[in-house]
Amino acid sequence: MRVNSLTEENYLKALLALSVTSDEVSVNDLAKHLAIKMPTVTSMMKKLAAKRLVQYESYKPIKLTKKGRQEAAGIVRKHRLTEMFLVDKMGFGWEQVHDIAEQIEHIKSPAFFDKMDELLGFPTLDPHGSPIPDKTGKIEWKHYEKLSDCKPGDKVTLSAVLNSSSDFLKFLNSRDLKLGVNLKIDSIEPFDKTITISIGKRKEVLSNLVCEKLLVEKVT
Amino acid sequence: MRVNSLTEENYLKALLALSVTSDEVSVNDLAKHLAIKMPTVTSMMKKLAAKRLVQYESYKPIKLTKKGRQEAAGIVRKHRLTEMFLVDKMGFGWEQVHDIAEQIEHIKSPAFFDKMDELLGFPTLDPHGSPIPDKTGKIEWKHYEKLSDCKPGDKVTLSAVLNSSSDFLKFLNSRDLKLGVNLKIDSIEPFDKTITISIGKRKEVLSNLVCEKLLVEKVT
DNA sequence: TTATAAAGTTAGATTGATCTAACAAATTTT
DNA sequence: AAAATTTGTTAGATCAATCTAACTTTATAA
Repeated sequence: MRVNSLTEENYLKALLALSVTSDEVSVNDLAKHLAIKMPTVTSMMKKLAAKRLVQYESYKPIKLTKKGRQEAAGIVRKHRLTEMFLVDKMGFGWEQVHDIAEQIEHIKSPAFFDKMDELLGFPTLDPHGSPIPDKTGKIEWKHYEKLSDCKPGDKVTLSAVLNSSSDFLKFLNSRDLKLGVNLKIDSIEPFDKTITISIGKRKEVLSNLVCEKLLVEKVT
Repeated sequence: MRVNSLTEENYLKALLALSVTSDEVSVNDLAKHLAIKMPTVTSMMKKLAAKRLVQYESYKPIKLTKKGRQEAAGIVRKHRLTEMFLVDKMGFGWEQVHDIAEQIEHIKSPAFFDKMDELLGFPTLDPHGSPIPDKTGKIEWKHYEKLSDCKPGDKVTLSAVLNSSSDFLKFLNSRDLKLGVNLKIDSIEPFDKTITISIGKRKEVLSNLVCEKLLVEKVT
């Protein structure tokens, strides 16, 4: 009843990710997120419930317990510390690190991640602007806003991205969109919510799909 | 027929380790080395033979194929690069790195290990003095000798250790025995082959069990 | 050179993680 | 509120990796 399997860890992580909005997660959503079938989820929920990592009753939504949430946060902590290490200490681009961190997050060695943490100077944000959970499992998001929720005329700084996939980040790279750049919202197309922004003198047109993945802070 | 499971990788690594002496390995030895039962080995050998990673026929000893040997060397390469990285770039002691590397060696990301290699300046030896296999799978051991095979009066340099376990290396640490130290063999007890050595002015008594794990080079 | 011991294999069971097919409950639509 | 749809569960199968028990082959020793 002590260590969780790699598979169990992935369920916990998925549950945490899906809990951002509602804190209750459906079997269906979890199955889709993990690309597995619902019966597999049902049986795993029974196992995780027996380990007191989730709250689960037939036909009711799933909730992480405090213990489950902490274990999940521990994995996310390892993931984000790793991403930070790969970028800051090893020279990878932010678009290269997600898949590697996805594997390294399962390494069992507190000393390894403590050392990363120390070498990095105890960072609080990963290369994509997401908060690194602290050792107790607390995860503190800054008060960001989605670019898709901004108004024409707003001046903002790009502070985080909600998708760390290589493809998305390569797209941002191609437009020179990195964390910290300052943007001005020029106009929003009412029909499809496409946004035209200025970055210095350059103009870019970004689809709503993209803007929903970009978190910004207002600058005054 | 492309990727090997973690379990398969561990069989290949074990086969390579056991091949140092004879290049043919018995089911029994492999079972003992992996702390599993013989029938499990038999069935895995059938699988690895189907993947052309080993040569295997009933009641005959097991041999790695060229392909199997290369895959095994690839894992050892990842293991030893990792150990080197942990010591040289992250500040771990040589006694701390084996267990972490044992996990990281299974990470699937050529870029990750290439980056380590580059940051380390393409090292050829790991922190325990073992050669890092090159990318083609070649492993070149220097011409070392076991301390247990030396004669009284020999002056030698400690060049490698044949056991990377934390316990063994802590023992060496406690005696200030690191790679590169110069030793003189003072005497060998005929009864149990215990060796007395001088390190500068200090004297140490080392059991035969320990001396068999220490590889040295003669100094002239 | 036969008897005994050691090494190796086969057969069948177990466990974890997955699946499909069939059924049941809950929700949504008409 | 009945019908249709979606969601969730159960039952039973599969696959990988392991085990034990029983049997066979090979090696060793008397």
